[in-house]
Amino acid sequence: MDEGTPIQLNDAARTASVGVATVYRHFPTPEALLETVATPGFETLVSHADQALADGDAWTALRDFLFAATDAVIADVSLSPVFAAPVNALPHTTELKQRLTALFGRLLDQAHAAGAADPRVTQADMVPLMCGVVYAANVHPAATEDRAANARRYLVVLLEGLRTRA
Amino acid sequence: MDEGTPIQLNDAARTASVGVATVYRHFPTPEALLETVATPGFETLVSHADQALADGDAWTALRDFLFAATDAVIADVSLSPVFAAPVNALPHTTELKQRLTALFGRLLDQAHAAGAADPRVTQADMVPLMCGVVYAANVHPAATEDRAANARRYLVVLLEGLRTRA
Amino acid sequence: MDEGTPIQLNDAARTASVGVATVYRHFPTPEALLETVATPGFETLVSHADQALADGDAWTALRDFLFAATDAVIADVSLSPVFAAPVNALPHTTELKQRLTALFGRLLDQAHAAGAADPRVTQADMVPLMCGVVYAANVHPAATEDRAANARRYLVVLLEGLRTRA
Amino acid sequence: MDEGTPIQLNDAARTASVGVATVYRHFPTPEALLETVATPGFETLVSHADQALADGDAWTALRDFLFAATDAVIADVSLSPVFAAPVNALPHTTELKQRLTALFGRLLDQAHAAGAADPRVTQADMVPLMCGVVYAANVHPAATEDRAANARRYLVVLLEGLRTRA
DNA sequence: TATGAATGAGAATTCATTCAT
DNA sequence: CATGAATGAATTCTCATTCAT
Repeated sequence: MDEGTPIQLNDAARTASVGVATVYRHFPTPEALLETVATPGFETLVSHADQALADGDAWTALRDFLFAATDAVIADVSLSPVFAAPVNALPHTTELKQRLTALFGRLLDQAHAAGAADPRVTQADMVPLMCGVVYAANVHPAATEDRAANARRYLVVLLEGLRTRA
Repeated sequence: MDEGTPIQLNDAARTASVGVATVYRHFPTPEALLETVATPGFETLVSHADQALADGDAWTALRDFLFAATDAVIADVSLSPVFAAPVNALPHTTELKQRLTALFGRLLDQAHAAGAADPRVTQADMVPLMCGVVYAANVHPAATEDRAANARRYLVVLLEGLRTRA
Repeated sequence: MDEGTPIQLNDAARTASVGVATVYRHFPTPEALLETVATPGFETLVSHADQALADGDAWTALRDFLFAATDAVIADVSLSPVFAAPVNALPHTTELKQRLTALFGRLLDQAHAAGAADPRVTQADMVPLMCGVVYAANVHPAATEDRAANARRYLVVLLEGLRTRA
Repeated sequence: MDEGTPIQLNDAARTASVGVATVYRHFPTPEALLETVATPGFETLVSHADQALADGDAWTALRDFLFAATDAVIADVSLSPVFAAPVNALPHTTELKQRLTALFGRLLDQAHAAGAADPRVTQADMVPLMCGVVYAANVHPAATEDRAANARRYLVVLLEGLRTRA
């Protein structure tokens, strides 16, 4: 999966009203800039996942986190490229990504354990599925609110398919 | 939604072992090339949809077409950019896209009429959802077969969520 | 003096609704085309000069020919580049050019002999002066008629300066 | 009137032993480069015209300025294209051109008032006439000195025709 | 002989990166 | 440590000319 439009350090400099070379000093590569930009959003996601784990109901925890995460990825355009980046391409965010994947996995495992989630879906599927939902919501260009609303609708369908029924 | 890596007419010429200007004569713009490349795949999709409509069971028709379409989009990398292109950016494929969307809509309507598909999902959602499934399958780089297999697994989940249960 | 915009054989072909290669067959170089296009106008000029020599009054003959020649050069855009071309660049028109220059010279000599023209102006000056008048008339873009009218006004001034007064 | 050989920014860079993009930074268009190159010559012309206006004799002032201006245009090849450019094609030199035309006009008006210049020739004719003289001197390729000498000879004739005789 | 598609050299232009200030 | 002008490689695109039909 390619990373989409590579970040132009020159443009970043202009946008930030800062010299080009200043940007180069801080972020030797576009990837470094991307990781820096994406890190706060990532940390927020991780802390959301942490909190979700505290939820008493496994299914609710998984569902609510997915809603929150999807919203976040729609809102912060720097997150998608990081998720889509080849492993090890972004060393500084690798650990965050792994932590997030692990938390996602625990949320899913809980749901599995509770008999609430389809056991054919594994931990490794969660991030791709979330990215797919966000991508689907972006296919037709629209205002951010509309994209968020579509993402939620699509997520509702996905969760319906993910949930194990009695 | 951006169109992904823009096609380089120069590279296309080198790849095709043909003069640069030959490519420019035939495809004045990268879009023209993309459309030409994507058209056969599109036509195949349209004919698949046509055939699917003949299926006696509405849900089976929708499901089988989705499997076929997803496989095709995974296999033919020129299709995704066309689906993701802004309306009217690719004039020559606009009509094909509309036909496909319409056929998708009829398959969905049949399923709605048969009480088999969630009425909250509309015709306009089908292409995005299919693209989302393909995107999800591409998030982690993998061999084409693996990607196709993942896409099918994700599609199974999606269809589960889409289907109305008694 | 450069020859101005070089003739584009490709454009010539399109304009003539003829294949590119056909033009290349007939006119291997842009210069060959230019010469072919310019020849009829040149021949007309030469015959005008011939007729002018028959005029009884030396000054009238020179003057009237200059008016006719200036009009012709304004009207036929192919003539200026030929006049401005380096000697020997256009072999096929060289002889015509020389004949015209010689006739110009005889008209001037007659006027000199009649004491009507400034003896400091020589045969070699006539073509450049005529070209200068045409150029001056073309400096400010205008409709062909206006350019012709300006050329005549400028020529009147030039003739006034050229004429020897008693 | 076309602007003659268009300046090639690429060549300019090579000639100046400077990076291509450096030229593009400073002169986004060939016109910008032309204007920059031509401006000093233009300013010199304007100041010559200013000084000429101080001359006590109207005819002498006009004549001497024409000599100076013609010499300058022969010597500085960047001036002709600017004079020949369509109005507004070269925004940065438009004002200089207008100032020069106006000064030319005042010199001519003074000569008209003194009964020294043909009233049929107007302010708008001066620049074209000067350009025509320079063009005539350039028709036959020659060393710069010869071209300057020819231009002066032609200018003498023109001035003779322009001057009103008692 | 006429055709026009193919050619590829070269011109125009952009952009990530470096470096002198 | 910040700056932005300079760089030149890479890319896009044009055009005169050739060549297979």
